[in-house]
Amino acid sequence: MSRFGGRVREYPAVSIDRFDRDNLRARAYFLSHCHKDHMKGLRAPALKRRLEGSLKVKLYCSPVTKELLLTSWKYKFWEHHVVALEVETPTQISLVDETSGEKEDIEVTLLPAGHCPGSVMFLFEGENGTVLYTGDFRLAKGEAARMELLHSGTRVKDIQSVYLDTTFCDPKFYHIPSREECLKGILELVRSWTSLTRYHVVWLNCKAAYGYEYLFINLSEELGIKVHVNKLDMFRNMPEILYHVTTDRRTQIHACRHPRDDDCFRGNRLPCGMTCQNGTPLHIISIKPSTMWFGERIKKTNVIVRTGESTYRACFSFHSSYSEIKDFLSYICPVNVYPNVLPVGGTEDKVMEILKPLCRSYRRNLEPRYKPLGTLKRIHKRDLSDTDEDDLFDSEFTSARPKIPKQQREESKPSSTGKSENAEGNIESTESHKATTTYTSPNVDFMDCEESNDDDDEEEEESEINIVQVLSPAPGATSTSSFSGVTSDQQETNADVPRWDAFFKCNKLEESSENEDAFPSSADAGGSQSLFSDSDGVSDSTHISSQNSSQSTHISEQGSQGWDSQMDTVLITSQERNALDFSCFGKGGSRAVVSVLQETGSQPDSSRWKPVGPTTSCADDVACDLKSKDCGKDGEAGTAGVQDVLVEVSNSSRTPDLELRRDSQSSSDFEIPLTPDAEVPQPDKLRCLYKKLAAGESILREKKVS
DNA sequence: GCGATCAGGT
DNA sequence: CACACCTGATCGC
Repeated sequence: MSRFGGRVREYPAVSIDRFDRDNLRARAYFLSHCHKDHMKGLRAPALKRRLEGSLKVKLYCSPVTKELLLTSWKYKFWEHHVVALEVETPTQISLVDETSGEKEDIEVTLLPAGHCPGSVMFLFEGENGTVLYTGDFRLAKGEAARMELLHSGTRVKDIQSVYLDTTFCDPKFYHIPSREECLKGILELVRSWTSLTRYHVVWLNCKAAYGYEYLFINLSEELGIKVHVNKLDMFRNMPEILYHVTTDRRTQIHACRHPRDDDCFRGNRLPCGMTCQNGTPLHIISIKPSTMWFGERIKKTNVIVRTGESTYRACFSFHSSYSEIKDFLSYICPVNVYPNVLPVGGTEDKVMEILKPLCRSYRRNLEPRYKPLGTLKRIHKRDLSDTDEDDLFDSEFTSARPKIPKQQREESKPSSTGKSENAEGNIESTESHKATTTYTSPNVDFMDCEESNDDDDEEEEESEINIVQVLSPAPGATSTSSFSGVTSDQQETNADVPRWDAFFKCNKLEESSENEDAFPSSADAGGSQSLFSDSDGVSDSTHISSQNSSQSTHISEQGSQGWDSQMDTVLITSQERNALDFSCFGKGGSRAVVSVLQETGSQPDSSRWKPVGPTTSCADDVACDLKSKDCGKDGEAGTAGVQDVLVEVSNSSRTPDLELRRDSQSSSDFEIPLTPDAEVPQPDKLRCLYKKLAAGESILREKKVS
């Protein structure tokens, strides 16, 4: 829950997402999205009174947020004071003090936040510097790099302060399966159930809040089944959503609610009262969207978990994971950061310990900069993906300000495909904690870096490892051999004194994870054979996993018979889907929605579930290069379309496999001069340093490194 | 009577 | 585990 007070120190004349107390005197108001915890005081009599006596006070928000807000009669009195600003359109606003006449100009830009329909971040630019207020957000890794308006020319804007959604800013939320993965898992579950007979229906047990719409849209589009909801008048001007929801109860997908809907469900009744159709009783399963997360060492992600004979939980998150937050912030690299939310059980200090190292104010203070490697030069040019790498290595590593990816510039970014990047975690492995634990044995011992902020990196490695291990029991385990080899290397790295080239693999993984865009997946991959081999191994392993999952997923009407054995079921697998869905959110504006629809419409296949491929996004990433392989193996290659390619590119960073491959490749591509006066760090320390270097971060002397 | 706050539940 | 929300009890104006 947001505990942001409403004001940013740079521009105290505006209030954002808080409308009580001191905020009553603001010269302008901003609402990032329509969730109650960001609307405190918005309908209070005090504010209402102020509006009545003012012609100038306005509330700025996205067009979709305006629509949602004004649909509620409780907020109708705002009607003539709400100004909808188009997303990604810088707008000048004059902040006038009505009593003194004092005036201050500020430019604000709304950026898609991916949290719920209409959700945006606010970028303020004015005399006191550039400030980014994120509101609540869920952005995949690399997403920030694709936001043109966060850049000036080819570089990230100089941002003074970021007011950040830190809901999951705790290492225990290290990884949350990507939107695409989650969507696919749910899609397949719903598909498998609803296809049994027309009397098999699904109840999506969604909380009363905006944010599930993209799920409804995708299910409806993929399955041709509209979703039953209690109300849809708020979407009356959003045809893209409106088309996929209905108030007609005779549908197989329900997201309707009732004060005691759990009781309804237990009585084999939908919240809307439906219990049978044409005299035939309905067969109902419930799917409860819930946030599922995975620690650094646990990459297995079953996005669907069966919790009972006819109840499931599906992974779903409105907020960015720990690794996504770090990726976002490290890309922005502001001078200061202020958390808007205290993670449960966390403290401000704890959060700041995590975030500060990603800010300039902190980096500058840490003087010692370790430059053991000198300039790295990449021989190969990668066009597709971001050029971050180039930037990182060509420039001094000390400069932590990556440029905007070429991709963005070059590609007209037709539609959101680019956005689909989904790049979120792909690596997941599924696992049940048990499984993970059980199999983790050999490799894992990353004590060294874990402590550091970078742990994420390792994590990725681990994830792969985990996958392998987990999978190994499965039939296809052998296929992973090549893969496992890679793993072992990495581990060795950990254990022994790291060598740059060996390490770099790791880095890449990590980096990729953190900056998806940073690495051009496809271009690289294409070049080296090593990549392919690895990828193959990966894809194999993935494939296996997918098969397993699909099997487990399979639903039978008499599921009761062995559902317990399937408790850890999951569907997931890799998929290439894209990020169509994402776009939905992404652009808070209605336009965005439209674009989404268009995309989907044009590329229906995208949503299809593909059992093959490396784990999700990873697979995608690889896909560019490996695409042929994956496709070939799966035989579903055909489904991979332009989108996939795009996705892959964007995601490239994620796939461990790719990365690994790349790494191997890349290592040969770099020249590594020695630095004379550098101190000789301990192996573990060195490893951390490498990571940072690879991630384009400046080298700091931190305690964590120890 | 209303709103704010807290507890509890989903 | 969380989230965002609802309900109900309590308190204060």
